[in-house]
Amino acid sequence: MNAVPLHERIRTDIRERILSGALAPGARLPSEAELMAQYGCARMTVNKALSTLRDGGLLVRRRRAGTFVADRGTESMVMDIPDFAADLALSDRVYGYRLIARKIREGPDGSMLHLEGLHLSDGRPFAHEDRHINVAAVPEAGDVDFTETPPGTWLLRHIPWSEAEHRIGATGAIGDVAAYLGVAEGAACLTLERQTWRGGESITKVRQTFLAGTYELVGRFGADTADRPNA
Amino acid sequence: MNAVPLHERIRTDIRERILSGALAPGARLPSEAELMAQYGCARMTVNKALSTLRDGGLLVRRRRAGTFVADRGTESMVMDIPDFAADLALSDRVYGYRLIARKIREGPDGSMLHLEGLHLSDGRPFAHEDRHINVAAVPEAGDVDFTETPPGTWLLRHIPWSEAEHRIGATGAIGDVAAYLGVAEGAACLTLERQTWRGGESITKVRQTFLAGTYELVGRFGADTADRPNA
DNA sequence: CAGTGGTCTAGACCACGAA
DNA sequence: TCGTGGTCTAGACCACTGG
Repeated sequence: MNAVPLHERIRTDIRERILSGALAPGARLPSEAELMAQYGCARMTVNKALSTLRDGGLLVRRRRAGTFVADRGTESMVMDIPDFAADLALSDRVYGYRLIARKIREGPDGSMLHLEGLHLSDGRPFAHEDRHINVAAVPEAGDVDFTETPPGTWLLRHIPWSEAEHRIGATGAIGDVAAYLGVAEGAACLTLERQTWRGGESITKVRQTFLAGTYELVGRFGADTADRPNA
Repeated sequence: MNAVPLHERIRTDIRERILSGALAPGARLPSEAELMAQYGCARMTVNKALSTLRDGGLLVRRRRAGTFVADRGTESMVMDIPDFAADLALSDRVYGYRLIARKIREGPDGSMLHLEGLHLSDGRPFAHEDRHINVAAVPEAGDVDFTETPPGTWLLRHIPWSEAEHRIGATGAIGDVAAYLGVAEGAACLTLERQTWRGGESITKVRQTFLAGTYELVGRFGADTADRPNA
């Protein structure tokens, strides 16, 4: 009864010994040849288990030296990017979008479509968005009606990107943004800046300002994400 | 001259066709047998390339049906956890930590070590921290002098964990925290809550409150992290 | 030098699930 | 049913690098 593949069994064996502390950072693991003997399998099977753990960041492998438990100095986590419509639907609220301003602006990198809008939950604004879209990279954007379609959603569904960067911070609401969100100036807000590229060419850059308390970013790092068993 | 392994060449070939939009989400890829013929290699080599892309989330593979480009509906990013000392050192500032309060509190989950402290940059506080450590899970914590050693750093180096959860939000500074940080009540702050477990047992739970503008979380998702070529 | 991991092969059997 | 991916084998050669 081998419902679980052997390479996965080897992998979880070793991972558990690391996470439990039995194998401390820097400790050396048996070589592939030794593990072959231990588990009575071919080298490729052992290699798959160890390579997976290496890719997950738990192991470091060096030729001639061997396989070692990685230092866990800098940790990282996987964090989901907010998808407003889907997230609000989960809590029985209605998502909406309202365009505030739309203009074309000529910049050093060519013409940029500038969109300013509000994200609404049950009709009440909870986030302000300031977005620039590179018209040269996304010519179709000029034809889309963004008055009620959130540009983020449209871009996500239509425009592939190869790189993205996110910055998360906090700020006090300022001027127009405070007014649009219906709060006093200086009210605490969460900011999310997101920029995407495709092949070195910038596609879009957006700054979203959330009313404090209306949105939270959650990230998990667990035994199930340390490596990737399956989708 | 095969400096780049064949399986990696296949992988980047396909990845680029996806990220450039040539292969749209839902599109079907050739079967492994067909790719074997195309690249003139063994099946394991093709399989490694495709499996890697599947684990990276770019592909979905189903028996009998074939291999398809995954929908990119919900995006995710990899984000580093702040390591204050290292980060400040990069910008030529001096990191410091100051303990405010330390007490043992008996709770429903056993006794918890409660630590309250400030993180300092060049002697000025920029973050407040409120931490609980499960004494049952980390008995050594009782013997550590946390007056100048930040407990997060100590825990990270000494206590392995298997799961972690992070929540990022914004809030206005309240009462004591505002006073400690030297700002007015209601001043915008970034909050980071982090909880770690080992085998279902909670190890530590911390809430950090950053002065707005003093800290930013940055996450990247790029061609280099979409799959994992190497460490 | 020699042990280690990195890669690759040419097969094989099986589980799954769409046709 | 039968094409597909998932897994595994028992070899092989090579690149690297520590002892």
